[in-house]
Amino acid sequence: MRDTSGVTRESAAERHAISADLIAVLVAAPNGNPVVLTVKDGSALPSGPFELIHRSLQSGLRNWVEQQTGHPVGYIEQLYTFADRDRSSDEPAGRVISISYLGLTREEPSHRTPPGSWRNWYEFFPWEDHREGAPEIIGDIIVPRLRQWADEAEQQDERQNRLRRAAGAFGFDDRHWNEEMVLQRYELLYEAGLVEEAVRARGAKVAATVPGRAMTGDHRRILATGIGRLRTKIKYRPVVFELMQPSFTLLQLQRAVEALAGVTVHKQNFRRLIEQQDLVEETGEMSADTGGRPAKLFRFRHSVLDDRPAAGTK
Amino acid sequence: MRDTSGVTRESAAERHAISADLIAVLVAAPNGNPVVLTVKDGSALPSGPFELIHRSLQSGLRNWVEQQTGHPVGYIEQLYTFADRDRSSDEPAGRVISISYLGLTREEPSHRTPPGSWRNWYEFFPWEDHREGAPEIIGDIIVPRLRQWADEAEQQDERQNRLRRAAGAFGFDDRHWNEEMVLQRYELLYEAGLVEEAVRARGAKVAATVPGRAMTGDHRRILATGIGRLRTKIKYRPVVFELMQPSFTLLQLQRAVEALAGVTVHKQNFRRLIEQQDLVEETGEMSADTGGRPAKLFRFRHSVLDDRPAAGTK
DNA sequence: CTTATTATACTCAACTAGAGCATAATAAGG
DNA sequence: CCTTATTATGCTCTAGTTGAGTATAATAAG
Repeated sequence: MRDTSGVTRESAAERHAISADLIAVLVAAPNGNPVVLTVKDGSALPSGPFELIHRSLQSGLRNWVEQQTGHPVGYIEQLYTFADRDRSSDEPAGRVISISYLGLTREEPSHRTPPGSWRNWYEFFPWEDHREGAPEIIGDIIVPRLRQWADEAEQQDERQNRLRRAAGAFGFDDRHWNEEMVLQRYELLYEAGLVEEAVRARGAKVAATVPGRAMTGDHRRILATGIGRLRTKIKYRPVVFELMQPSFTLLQLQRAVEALAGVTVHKQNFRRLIEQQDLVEETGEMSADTGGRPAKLFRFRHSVLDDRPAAGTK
Repeated sequence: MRDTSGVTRESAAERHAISADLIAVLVAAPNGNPVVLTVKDGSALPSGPFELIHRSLQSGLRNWVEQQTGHPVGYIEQLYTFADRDRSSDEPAGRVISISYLGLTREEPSHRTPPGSWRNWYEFFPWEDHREGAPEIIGDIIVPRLRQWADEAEQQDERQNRLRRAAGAFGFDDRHWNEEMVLQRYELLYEAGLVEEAVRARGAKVAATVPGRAMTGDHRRILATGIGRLRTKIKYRPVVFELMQPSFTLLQLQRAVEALAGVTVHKQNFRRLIEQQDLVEETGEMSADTGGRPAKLFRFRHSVLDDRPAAGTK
């Protein structure tokens, strides 16, 4: 605390041996497909240096994302800032501060984003998609390996502790699956040495990793943070609409929510919730291509935002 | 996005014209008094440069807070990172990135913190304390001035919009008071030119400001962010316990929650909630100095943290 | 005209949250 | 001792919310 202590400031040179990077988790959900913008053949999140020209961090991010994708970003939210020493091994002299953001965009790909840039995010987290029940890799691969990892602990306490954490995160041993714990699950796997990033960082231990595409540095951790945040947010803020076309059927809306949350919801209750909260209004048109009875088309009631405490889509 | 675009990196010199500051909102609640650690006679939050020695941002913060206060910080959470150009007018050449944290500590002041360092946070936000009903300044001063501000808008739309936002934030015109909207309220007052910081930044407009102590730069905004975050958090995570002594009565616990939230809660329901969630266990001892019937003493059940999804004190 | 598929309306039971009533246990003042 | 004030603690009632199911409507495909 420079204000209370007698600690002197470091020299300007030392103080300035710092740079900042902006990292984006940019999400879209065309036809209920949860996708994230990637670079380098899906192995990294888009990132760029924070430049002096930018008015603020957020406007800097917004600028270059829109420049790159050609689409407006509706909703932007800061995720996390870190500067861990072991994360930025590429710049031993100075220090990189990484500031990550979550952004939601309505449109998918334009000609400006090379094909393959948008990836279904469950490629990176195959254990997170429970829309058709718990994925088999959880029971077949993840749980056994986590049990093994728990057994490897020296202390009895620690064994139980590991097991409890694993069961809580992955919902086994009569615990429930909580779709919001994306980050905790990833970190648990990391700690257990079951993801490639952990093997990479700790060298040695070429333990058999669990399925799921790895990313550069800790980009996959950042992605996990973004997905987790989004899954929490949709329950109390109407952010899904940032991902929807101007008009949509209630089922399309539901599919988008399910894509993000990775779980299915009770159709009738979903509709009840959306309607009783006045989140949408009918456009008057109908959609014929439902494959069954035609559905009413709705639009988001933008005015709810300045209305009541505003709910989400729990 | 340096990875997708052809944009070249700036020179190292330019890239490094950046420094980082850590700012702390450090909270305690001795006998149900919500206090925050300040410096410079209550006009600023403690802050310090991020140094290259620090292992990470969080450990850097933890280090110097514990060094300064002499007390361990239980819970630390990142608040927000910003680098707005107009906020750091003191360093026109480079750019300061400010990373703010919320920290909770159990003990109050030690010999290491000068007296007067800990301030009741309602000195800064007198309109936020509704424990004895809505403060008079809201009806007497704030609402009338906000109405006036709304009237000053050129467009009819904008007038209504301002009024709606003000009513939603401050809970008038049959809207309910929502204690979590601390930041929104501060920002509304700022926008309306009713806090000293706004007058300072925009020069001119020596409009009569509203009561409440101002702070340096946007420290008061950061404090508002911290209080708001804490008020949200206590509802779903048992963080209050970080502020309590090892053993406490349920009323003491309730008073702490009320101090933070700025509203009172129904005593019986509060107890029901705490107990049915197994957040606490009896120590077996009783407290005699309650002024009435003696109360059982409780301690926090630390194990709940790895128990169930873990609830808070809503 | 039957089957599959989706849309939409309604019901019911379990649980949660807000509010109040009642009683217990102490201290202080007569 | 007895009354009053104060806090602790147990219990009930009601309204609202949530999860899950039933029933019916409207379309396309065969």
